[in-house]
Amino acid sequence: MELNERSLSILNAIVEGYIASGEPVGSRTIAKRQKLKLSPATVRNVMADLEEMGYINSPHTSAGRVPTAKGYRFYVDTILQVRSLSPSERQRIEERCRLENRRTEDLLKHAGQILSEMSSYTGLVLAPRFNATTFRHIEFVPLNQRRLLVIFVSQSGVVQNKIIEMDDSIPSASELQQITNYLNDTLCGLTIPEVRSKIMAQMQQEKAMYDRLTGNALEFSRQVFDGEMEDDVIIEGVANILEQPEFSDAERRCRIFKAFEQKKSLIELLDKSQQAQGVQIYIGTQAEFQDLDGCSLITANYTNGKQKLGSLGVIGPSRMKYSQVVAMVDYTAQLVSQALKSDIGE
Amino acid sequence: MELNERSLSILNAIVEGYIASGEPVGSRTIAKRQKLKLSPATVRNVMADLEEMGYINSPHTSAGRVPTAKGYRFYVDTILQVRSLSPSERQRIEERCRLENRRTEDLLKHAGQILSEMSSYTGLVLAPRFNATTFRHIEFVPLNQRRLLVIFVSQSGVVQNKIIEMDDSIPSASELQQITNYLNDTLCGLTIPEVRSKIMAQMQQEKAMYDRLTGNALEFSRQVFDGEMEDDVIIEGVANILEQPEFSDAERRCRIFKAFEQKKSLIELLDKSQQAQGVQIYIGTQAEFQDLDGCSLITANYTNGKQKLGSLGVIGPSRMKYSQVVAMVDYTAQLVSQALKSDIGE
DNA sequence: GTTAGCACTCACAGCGTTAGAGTGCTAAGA
DNA sequence: TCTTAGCACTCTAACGCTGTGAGTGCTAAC
Repeated sequence: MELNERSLSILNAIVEGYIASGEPVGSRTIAKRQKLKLSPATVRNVMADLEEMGYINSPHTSAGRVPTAKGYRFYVDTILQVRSLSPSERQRIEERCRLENRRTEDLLKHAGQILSEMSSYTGLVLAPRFNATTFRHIEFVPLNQRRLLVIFVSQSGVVQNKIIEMDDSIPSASELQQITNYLNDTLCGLTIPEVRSKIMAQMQQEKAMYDRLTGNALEFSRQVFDGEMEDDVIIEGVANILEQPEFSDAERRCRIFKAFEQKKSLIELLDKSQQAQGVQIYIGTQAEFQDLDGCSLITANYTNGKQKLGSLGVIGPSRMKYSQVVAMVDYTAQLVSQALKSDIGE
Repeated sequence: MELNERSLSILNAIVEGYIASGEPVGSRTIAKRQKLKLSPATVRNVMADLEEMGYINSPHTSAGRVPTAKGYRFYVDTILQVRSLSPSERQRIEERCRLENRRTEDLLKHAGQILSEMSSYTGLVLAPRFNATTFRHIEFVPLNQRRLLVIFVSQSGVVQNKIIEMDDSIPSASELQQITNYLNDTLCGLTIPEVRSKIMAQMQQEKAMYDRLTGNALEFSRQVFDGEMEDDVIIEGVANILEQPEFSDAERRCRIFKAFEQKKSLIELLDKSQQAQGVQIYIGTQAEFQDLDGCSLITANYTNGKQKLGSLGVIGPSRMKYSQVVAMVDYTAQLVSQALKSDIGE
C-alpha cells in the first residue's frame, strides 16, 4: 500500500515532532503546524491508517502517536532531508580531525570524541580491521628466554603487538635481526591475507632448502599473523547517553551498557556497515540487535584513499536528530579518510 | 572523645547492617542482633551519642541510622576484620592473573575484569606509569618524509608509540638502524628519568664532537622522552555500578560516569595511593573527590618484584563489602606482581 | 546506668478525585 | 466521496487525603 502525499507529510510531522519534543504527538498539534490546512479529525483518520500500516502507534489510548521502528525506517529512507553543516560546525570537526603529529589511534579517538560531543550521543569508531591492513614493518624484542614480543606496524601507522612463546630458546640478537630484515623485505606492502598466503607458499618452498633462519622467520610470522587479531572499537561519550530520557529505565540502561562493555555486538554491526557504501542508518528493533533495542546507529566508512579501513558513527536513541547526525558522521568520515590518506606511502 | 567497647560494637552493627541491607538500621534491629543484651532504648542512647560525634546520621526523623563518611572511615580503620578468601575464590583470581603468553596490557585488563566480576563493582587498573618504567628497547619506523613513528618497549613489556615530526627529511634506513643501535646500547636498563638526564648529559658532550648521527639519535630520543606520556587507566565493569541502588539517582550517575570518562581524577587518586604501602581505602567525601561523593575506592600497588609499577583496585559505593573486597584487591595485586616478576630480566 | 512506656514524626503506599489531552465515532456539510 | 464539527469516552498524571509502620526522643521507674 502506497502512502500518498498527505499521509507522508503527516508521518513526517509525527516523526519530527516526536524527535523534537520527546512527547507523543497528537492530532491537534499536527493540524495546527501543518501547511496543508487540515482539521484534527482528518489528521486522526490518516493517523489511524498509518497505525494500521505499522508506521506509528500510541503508548495508550489517550496519548498521541509515536513512530515505530518501521516508521523511523521509512522516514530516514524516503522523507529525511539531510541538512548541511554550518561553517562553524565544520570548523569544529576539522580542528579535531587533523592528523598533525598524532598517532592514528589518537586521531580516531578524537574523531569519536567530536562525534559524541557534537551529537550529545555516543561516538563509535571501529579501528582499522586487522585483515584490511597492509603490512609495513615488523620487529622482534626478546622478553626472556622463551617469550618474544612481536611488534607489528601497519601501513596506516597503527602499532599492534603480540607475544609468542618459544619451545626452545630465542635466536640470538643477530639472528633476530636477520629474521626481521628478511620479513620486512618480503612482506612489505602486502595485506594481511596476502601475507598469510605468502608465508604458506614460502614455507612450502623452504622445506626443500632447509635454511634454519628463514625457517624460523616464517614460523614466527606464521604465529603472528595466524588467528584473528581482535578488533577494537573506540567508544566515546557513554555518559551522554545516560542523559537521554529514554534511558531513565534502569533495566534498559543496563542492557545497553553491557553491550558497550562486551563490544562484540557493536563490532559486528560496525563491521556489517563496512560492506556498504556511504552513510548507513540502523534502527534498533528487537530482531536486529537485541541489546540495543530502541537505539539507532548512524555510520560511515573511512578509508586511506585506496581501501576501506574501518567505520565510525554515532549511536543514540531512535529518537535522534537524524538530519544533523548524518551530516556530521559523513563529514567526519571524510576528514578522517583525508588525514589518513596523507599519511600513507611516500 | 573515646568510643567505649559498647558504642564500638553498636557502630559496627550499624555499618555492617547497612552494608548488608542497604536500609537504615534501627535500634530494635541492633538490640535483637547484639550479643551484649541491651534494650532498644539503650541502643538509642548510644546512637544519639554516635550521631552527635558525626559517625552516623539519619536520613529523616523516623528512619534508622546510616553511617557517615567519618563512620565508614572509623569502621575500616579500627573495626574492620578482613576475611580471607576461600580456595575457590583464590583459584578464580589465579586463573585470570596468569601471564601465560599474554601481553602485560592484557594481564592488567584481566586483573581489572576479575576484580569487577568478583566484587560486582568497578575494577580499576593504573597502567605502569611512564616515569616508573625502565627502558628496554626503542625502534624507529618512518611513516613518510617527515613523520617518524617511534616504538618504545619498557622492561615490563609494555609497548608505547609516539610520532615525531621532522623539520628536515628522515635519515636513511641504515642511519636509522645505527641510531637505533646506539640508543638501545646506551639506554637499556635505565628508568625514564635516568634516560632523560643521560640524554641531556650526552648532548652536552656531543656538542663538542659534532657527530651528526649521534646528534640525531639524541635529538630524536629527547623528543620521545620529553613531555609526559599520558597515564592510562583501565576501567572494567562500569555496568556493574549501574545496578547499585545508590546510583539510581540520575544526576549522581551522570557525575560518576563523567569522572570515569575523564579519567583524570581517577588517575590522580590511584597515583596518590601509589605513594603508600599495602591496601589503601579511600572513602568518598565531597572534599576528597568531588565527583565520586558516596563512593569508596580500595587500592593496592603492584610491582615487578623490584619497584612499584602501578596500582589496581575497586571502586564502588561507600556501602561496600569492605572485608571481601580488601582481600580480593590485595591478592590480585600480589598475583599481578608475581606474574610481572617472572617476565623481567634474565 | 538501664529499661519500659508513650507520644510524636515522618515516609510510603493506597485510594479517590479531577483536569487535561487525545481518541474514535457519527452525522452533517462541501 | 472526502472533510469536518461535535461529542462521548478513555487513560494518565497530579493532587490531596488517610492509615500504617518504623523509628525516634523523652520521661519516669527500676
